[in-house]
Amino acid sequence: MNKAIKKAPAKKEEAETTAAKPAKRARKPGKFTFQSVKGMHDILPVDQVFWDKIRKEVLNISDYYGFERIDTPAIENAAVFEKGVGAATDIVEKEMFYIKSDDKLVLRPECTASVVRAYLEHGMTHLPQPVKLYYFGPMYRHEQPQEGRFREFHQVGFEILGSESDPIYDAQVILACYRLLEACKLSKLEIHVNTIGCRVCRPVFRRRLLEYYKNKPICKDCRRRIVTNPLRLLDCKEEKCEKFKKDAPTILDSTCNNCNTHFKSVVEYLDELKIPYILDNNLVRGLDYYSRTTFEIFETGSKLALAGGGRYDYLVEILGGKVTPAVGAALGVERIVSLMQERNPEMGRKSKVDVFLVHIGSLAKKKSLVLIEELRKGGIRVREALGKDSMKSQLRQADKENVTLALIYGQKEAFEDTIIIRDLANSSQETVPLEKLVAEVKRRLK
RNA sequence: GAGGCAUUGGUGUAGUGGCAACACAAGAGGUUGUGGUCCUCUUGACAGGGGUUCGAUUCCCCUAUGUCUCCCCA
Repeated sequence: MNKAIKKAPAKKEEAETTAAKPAKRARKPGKFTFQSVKGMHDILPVDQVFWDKIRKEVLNISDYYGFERIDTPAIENAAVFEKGVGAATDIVEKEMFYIKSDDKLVLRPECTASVVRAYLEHGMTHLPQPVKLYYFGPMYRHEQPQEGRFREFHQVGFEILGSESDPIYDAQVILACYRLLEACKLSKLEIHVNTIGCRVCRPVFRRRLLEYYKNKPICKDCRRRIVTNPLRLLDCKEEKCEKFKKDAPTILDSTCNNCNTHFKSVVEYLDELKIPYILDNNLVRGLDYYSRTTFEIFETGSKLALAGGGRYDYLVEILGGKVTPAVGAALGVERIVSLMQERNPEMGRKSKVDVFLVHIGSLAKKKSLVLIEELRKGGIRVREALGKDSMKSQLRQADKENVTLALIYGQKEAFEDTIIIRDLANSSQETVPLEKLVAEVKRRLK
């Protein structure tokens, strides 16, 4: 990701008045420049190479594992998330962009709830199950922007809905994320996995956790969490809370047999796939809809998760459907792009272009657009600087664009229906008839 | 939502209570229709507003944005 371009903020400014003080210094008129709104970024041409790469790999992976694309609107009813993600979560409590309208609408803060909404709305429950979907699009969270964390950001997500709560799908979702990151040439990946139990055993664990922490001198945030979301106690990074974690009851001691078996299977599938993972009993995720498996993928040493997800067996029901197990995950595109740029900057180089058309004189210029069409039909990638009439600046640009051949088309050539092909690497050139141009260029490019 | 630090051309950096410098990038040239290296020239900035001051890019305050810590997440 490039650094955000700094510009003067758009400020209203009074019209220059000469009355108050005589200007001792010549002042420039006020600037009315805009900048992108806080936490939102332009994706510039120089970054697009990396985005294209990710999109390409997403297409590959999803095709390979049988995920079909779904796009849902960026705007949803607030209730989709209030109910789906959970009213007590940070996302819903303080991070949603509400839209000014008669209805209670928000910019989506995540996409799983939207996908489930669409799954129910379009009767996908009647399709052969499971339904495997993926999405790629912008999400919006009103939080404090920082590196790797924006108010508008993009997620790729994989969702598998409507099968039995079969652990093999948990493994497949993890696998898809892992392979996608690998395909983006990121190595040193760490998969953290955990289970947070189901409706039956999670309350048991919560009680034991409460019991354990009841008289401990924990930080004030944890005092609050103990009421709102006790599982998050395990997430706390405060020193005074850290030391209690060691002896805290672990979820694995509390999980019911079904959940144990489920988790064990997930892990076995991962073993079978030979993808490395780390059991992380403290991995609890902030969204209410998760059950059983949770996971996050990091680059080793980084605190920012590249991907995160888990099973959400109750979400379909919460949003008004029948109990329908499901599992899914999302990847943060900006975070991936940022790492790709760091690790493989050479990926950002422009691909070499075949030819550059240099025109001289008005006749040649006039015929240039048609000539470019011919080249395009011949499958030859061509660059030009039609607006520049000086030959020198055209050739200079050809050099900067890193092209292989320059085609020099002047007054004489335009009359004779010929053109000069110049090899920019060794400065040799020859004149060929126009009708042989495409064939000759192709021959030389081989 | 709380706190710390930062902000100088397109980019990366100097610098100063009194003409803001350098490199790269960009543009135009270096005489006939030939690029790279080289040379010349040009464009272009003190984030915005207010205060102190004879004078503020520099000191102070506010705002905006970035960044870090917390919170949380992708």
